Amino acid sequence: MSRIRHAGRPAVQQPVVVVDRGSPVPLYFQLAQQLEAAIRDGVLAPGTRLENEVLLAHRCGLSRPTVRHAIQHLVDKGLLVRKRGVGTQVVQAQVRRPIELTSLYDDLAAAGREPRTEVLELAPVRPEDEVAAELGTAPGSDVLRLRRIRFTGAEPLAVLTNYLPRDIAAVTGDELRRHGLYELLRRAGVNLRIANQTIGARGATAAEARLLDERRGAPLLTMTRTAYDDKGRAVEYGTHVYRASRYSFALTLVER
Amino acid sequence: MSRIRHAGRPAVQQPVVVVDRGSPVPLYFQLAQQLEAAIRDGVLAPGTRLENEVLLAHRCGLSRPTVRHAIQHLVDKGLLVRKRGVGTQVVQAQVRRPIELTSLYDDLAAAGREPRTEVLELAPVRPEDEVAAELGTAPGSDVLRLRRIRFTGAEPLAVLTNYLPRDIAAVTGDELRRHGLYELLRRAGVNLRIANQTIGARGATAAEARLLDERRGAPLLTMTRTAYDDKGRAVEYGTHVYRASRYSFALTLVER
DNA sequence: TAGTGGTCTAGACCACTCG
DNA sequence: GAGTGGTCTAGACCACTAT
Repeated sequence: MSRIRHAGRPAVQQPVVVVDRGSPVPLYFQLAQQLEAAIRDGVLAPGTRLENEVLLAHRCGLSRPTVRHAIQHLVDKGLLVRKRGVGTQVVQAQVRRPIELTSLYDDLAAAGREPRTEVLELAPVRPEDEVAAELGTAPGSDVLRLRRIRFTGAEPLAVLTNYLPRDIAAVTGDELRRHGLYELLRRAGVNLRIANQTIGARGATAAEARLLDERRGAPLLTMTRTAYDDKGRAVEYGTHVYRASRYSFALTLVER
Repeated sequence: MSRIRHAGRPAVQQPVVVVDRGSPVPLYFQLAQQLEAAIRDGVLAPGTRLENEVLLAHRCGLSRPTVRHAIQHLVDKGLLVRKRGVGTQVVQAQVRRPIELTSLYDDLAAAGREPRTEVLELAPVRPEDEVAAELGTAPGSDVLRLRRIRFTGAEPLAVLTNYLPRDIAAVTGDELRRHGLYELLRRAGVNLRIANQTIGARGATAAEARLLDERRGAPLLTMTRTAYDDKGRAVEYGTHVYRASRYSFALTLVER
C-alpha cells in the first residue's frame, strides 16, 4: 500500500543534519546554518514543507526549544514561514540581504564593485544645531566632520558627509581611503547597535552635480542616518547623497 | 550608610509589572507590553538599566525563559539593548516605527493625514514580461492592473501602480477609494508575510508631473515591491512614485 | 570573583488547522 | 480527531564583563 499524497500539501523533506557538540558554535546556530545552506543550495526547494519540530528535534538529537530557536532564526531572516496547525515551509520569494548596519564601502566590496574613496575633508568643526542635537554633544564642543566621495571604478557614486564626536575614535585620511567608516569604528571598539535612517530624494545642487558628474537638478537619492552603540551613545551622524541613476536600496520585509 | 553609585553604571529601575494569567494574551507579551509602555511613558528613561533576568522573573512570578522571550521581543524592536556580562539597558535613540507590511494608506491614516484616493484604472491586462515574471503567472494569462493617485488633503502625494493575479481577490473601485490595498487583501483572507522592496529615485515623466503637480524632471522617490503570502505565492507587484518634496521613508535598523 | 546574559534540556498543556 | 506550531516551566551549565 502506498500512502496518498494530498493535493496542495507539499512534500516533507528531510535534509541530513549533523551537529557537533564539541564546537563552540551554538547548537541552534549550527542547525540554522545547515538548513539555510540546504535552502540556498536548492536541496530544500521553495515551498517544501519541513518535518515537524518534535520529529526534527528527535532526529537531530536536540531538544525542541533548541530546534525552535533555529527555525525562528530563519523565520526572522525571511527564509521560512510557519503557520500554527499547518507546518513550516520554505518561502517562494527570493530573499535579498536586508539593509544592515554596514557601510556603503562594505556593501560595494561585498558585491565586488571595487570601491574607491576620495577624502575631501577631515577636520574638527563647530557643528550646526541639528548635528549637535543628533549627536547629543555638549554646547560649544567641536565634532569631527568628514566629507568623502565614493567611486566604483572611475564613476563617482555618492558624496558622504559624516560627523563623529571627537572622543569616539581617531581616524586618519589614509585609513578612510582604504576602509569603510563602520569598519574603522568597529576596530576602535565601537559596537554599533541601532540606527535611525531616512531615505528620500531631491535635485542635485550645483556643487553636488560637479562632484558627481551630473547636471544641476538631477535626481539624487538621499540617506540620513544617526547610529548608536551598545551603550546607547550616538556615535555617528551622516548625510549621504547617491546618484539615482547608479544606486538604489534593496530590502526584504518580514511580517512579525 | 548609603551605597556608592558607580560612575557610568546607570541606575536599575524596577517598574511595576502585573501579569494576568487568565488573559488569552501570552504572558511574555503582557510583560513586553508593560515594559514598552514604561519606556514610552518615560518611566524607564533612556539609559536605564533593567533588573537582571532572574530577579525580574521572580518578581513577576514568571520563569526566566518567559522573561527572556519578552526582553528579546523588545530588543528586536530596538527598544532595549543587551550585553552579556553587563545587563540590559533602555536605548537612548528615539525609535521610529520601521517600514512594515502596511500600505501607504494605512501609514497616512495612522499619522492622521487624511488619505484620499482617486482610482485611474482597474482592469485586467496582459502583463509585461517583468510583471508576469514577478507574479509567476501563467504565460498568456491576464492580471489585474490598478492605478491610483493618493492625496493628503488637496495635495497629490503619489502615483501607485499595482498588479494582482486575478484569482487573488476581487476588489472594486469603491473599496479602493475607502481603504488601502493591503487592508482589502487581508479582508479577502490573504496573509502577507514577506516583501522585497527596492527604493530609488528618478526624474518625473511628463505624465507623472501632470498627475503630481510637479515639473517634468522633478525628483521623485520610487518604490517597487513584490509581496508574498504565507503560502509563498506572489500576491502583489507594484511600483509607486512619490513626490520627493512631500515624502520620505523612515526606518530603524537593529543589529542582530 | 561576582554578576550578567547565552544556551540547553525534557518535559507539559494549549490553540489552531484540516480532513 | 490527528497533527501542527505557540506557550510555559524549573531547573542547569557556560561565556563574557567588570572590578
